[in-house]
Amino acid sequence: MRLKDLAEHLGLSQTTVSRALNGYPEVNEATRLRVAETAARLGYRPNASALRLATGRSGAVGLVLRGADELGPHMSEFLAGMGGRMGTEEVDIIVTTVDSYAEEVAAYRRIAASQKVDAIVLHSPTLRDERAEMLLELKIPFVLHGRTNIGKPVAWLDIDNTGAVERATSHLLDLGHRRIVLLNGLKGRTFAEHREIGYLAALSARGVPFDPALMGNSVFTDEVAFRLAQSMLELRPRPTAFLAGSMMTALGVFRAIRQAGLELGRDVSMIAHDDVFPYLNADNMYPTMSTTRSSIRQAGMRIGELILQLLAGKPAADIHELWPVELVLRESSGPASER
Amino acid sequence: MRLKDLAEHLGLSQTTVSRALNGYPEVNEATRLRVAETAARLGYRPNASALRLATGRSGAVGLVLRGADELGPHMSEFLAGMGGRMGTEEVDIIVTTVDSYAEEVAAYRRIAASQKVDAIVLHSPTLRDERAEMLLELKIPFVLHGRTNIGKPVAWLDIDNTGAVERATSHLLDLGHRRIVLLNGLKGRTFAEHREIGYLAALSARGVPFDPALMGNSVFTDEVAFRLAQSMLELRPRPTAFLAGSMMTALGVFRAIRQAGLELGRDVSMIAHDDVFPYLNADNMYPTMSTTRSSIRQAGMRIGELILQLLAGKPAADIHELWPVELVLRESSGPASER
DNA sequence: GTCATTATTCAAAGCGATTTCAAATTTTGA
DNA sequence: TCAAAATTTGAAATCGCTTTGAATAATGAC
Repeated sequence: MRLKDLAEHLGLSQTTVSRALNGYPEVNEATRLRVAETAARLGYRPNASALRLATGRSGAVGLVLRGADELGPHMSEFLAGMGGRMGTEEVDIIVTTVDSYAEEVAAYRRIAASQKVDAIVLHSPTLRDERAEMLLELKIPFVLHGRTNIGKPVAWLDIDNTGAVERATSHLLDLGHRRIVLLNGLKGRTFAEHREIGYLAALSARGVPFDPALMGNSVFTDEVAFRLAQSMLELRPRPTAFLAGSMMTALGVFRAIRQAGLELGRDVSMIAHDDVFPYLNADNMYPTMSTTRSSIRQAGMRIGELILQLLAGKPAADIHELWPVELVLRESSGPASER
Repeated sequence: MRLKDLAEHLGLSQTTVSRALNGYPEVNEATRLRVAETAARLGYRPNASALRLATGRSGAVGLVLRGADELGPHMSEFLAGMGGRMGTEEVDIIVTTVDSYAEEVAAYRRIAASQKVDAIVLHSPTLRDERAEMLLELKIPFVLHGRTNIGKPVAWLDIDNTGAVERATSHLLDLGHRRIVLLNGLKGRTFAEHREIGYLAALSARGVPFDPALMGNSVFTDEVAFRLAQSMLELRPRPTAFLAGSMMTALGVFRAIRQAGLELGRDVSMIAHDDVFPYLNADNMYPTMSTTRSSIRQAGMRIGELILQLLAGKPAADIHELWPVELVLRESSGPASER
């Protein structure tokens, strides 16, 4: 069922039918109704490729993910949020997975040259993200999930990682903890650097010296977290509190604490960052987990919205959102045990 | 940079350039080289929309997900696998999220009518899946991840859920367990029904009566699993073993066991189904978790392959794969404690 | 040297929509 | 009543590619 067929069926020209369906003013209201009704009845939908070619807009946004570390639970939550927003606007999401940084760069070039998408969502930036520079150069609109310092106007949405960790650290210091472990993300990633800044700021505000042995940089898996926590718990004096970078990390730390014969919330405290996974609830842990909380699904939804605004012409320089992060205290964080 | 520009630049016709780039035989080897070199140097890539319109193939496969329950960690693993395979063939994946079954059906119709994709991957089927019927009717090629009984030839890949659960159950029975809980997926989903069949078969083979109180049907979240396990542990006589439908489920059960003051692997046994998440490793749990294991990422990769075969013309009726599931015994499963 | 093949190249016709520009019809206003 | 304006419709160009059918150049057989 092509536009041509529909037009013939109606005894009208393609022009008129196209206009009627796209809400142009210069078409008789009666014809418009007739066209709309017939189109709906026959289930007509414009061919996506033809429409894209004619309009020059592809009606899609791109998401390039490094399969190894980026396509985890965080991403599926993000995707769920973003998809929810884009779906209602009939914009679809094209997911490309790559295995390396080189492949990722190549993927962006390919996407740009073939004009597959109208915009891109860029993830997990580093402090000076070359991919962002490249996308600017390629003149392909994008929204950054996170931040980067490339000195050019970039649309972004980020959460206040510095503030979150600073608050969490201060809280633990208030409770008497002095040896606080920070299980952070990979070095170089903006969010990890920001968290580190918050951590150091809180420590120095109380005059507590920074001990590099108490900081770990790794991906957020329970396994790595387990190993790191395990070795850190062997340090003397032993750390009394953990800041876990994600809920997966928290699971690993939890296991290490238990294996060391300690009790979470009494012998050792923990505050974890919670991206709000529906299948892993801080409130339902045992003991319940104190968290710095920020829904990554909501961030995805909002970024979908920002993408639409960007495509509607809003300047990237005007698209900046820094979301505060809640500190939710539950049972896993308590006063430092004296000993 | 359009084909036309490239052609002018080379002093050739679009025809020749197009043919040279697409490997048609009727073009001089010297010109082909010259064209290829220039195209690469100028970074030419055909416009995706134009190419699609001209060829009639969209070069994309669709994935429609109900955001609520389908876009979890399973899906991101699956996506990682599938993306890996599709990426090398320059086929991209279009992800659409929907909130309800009605929306999902509408999404398929829309996708079909607008010819957005060449094929679809269908997920989480029910025993008689209407979506599959619809896709057949719409004549849009698809591969089913799972199985359904609609009596028509459908391409599918599934794991042997029945066999896996039957083996796991039998093993627990061998260890002396008689009250074995099955935490299964939602009623109606094929995989859940298959698992139930395996469970019942194993029980009846040993003459152990089936107790409906020992079966739960729910989504695989740690929270729901926790509640179910908690209430089941209050039954008297108490169940001595759990079959957990996923690793998330296992985490919930684990928590309930601990909260009840019991010890996993001694007082209570558990075998969980492991989809092999890189961030949640059965070997690194404490105690290590006995599992029925099948990598969902590998399934995704293979389904990508099958999609390509389907698009290459292989009949759907010839595309059926049933993957065996390994039973990996670790510390969480042991003899039933007498009492 | 001629003629039939074979190897290369190109002009032009799609693909299915949107959109420009013009034409036909209806309404309006003096 | 009739010209001018407003409304409504349509033919054809366009988007950037592939592909058909024809034209030209090179080769080989006689």
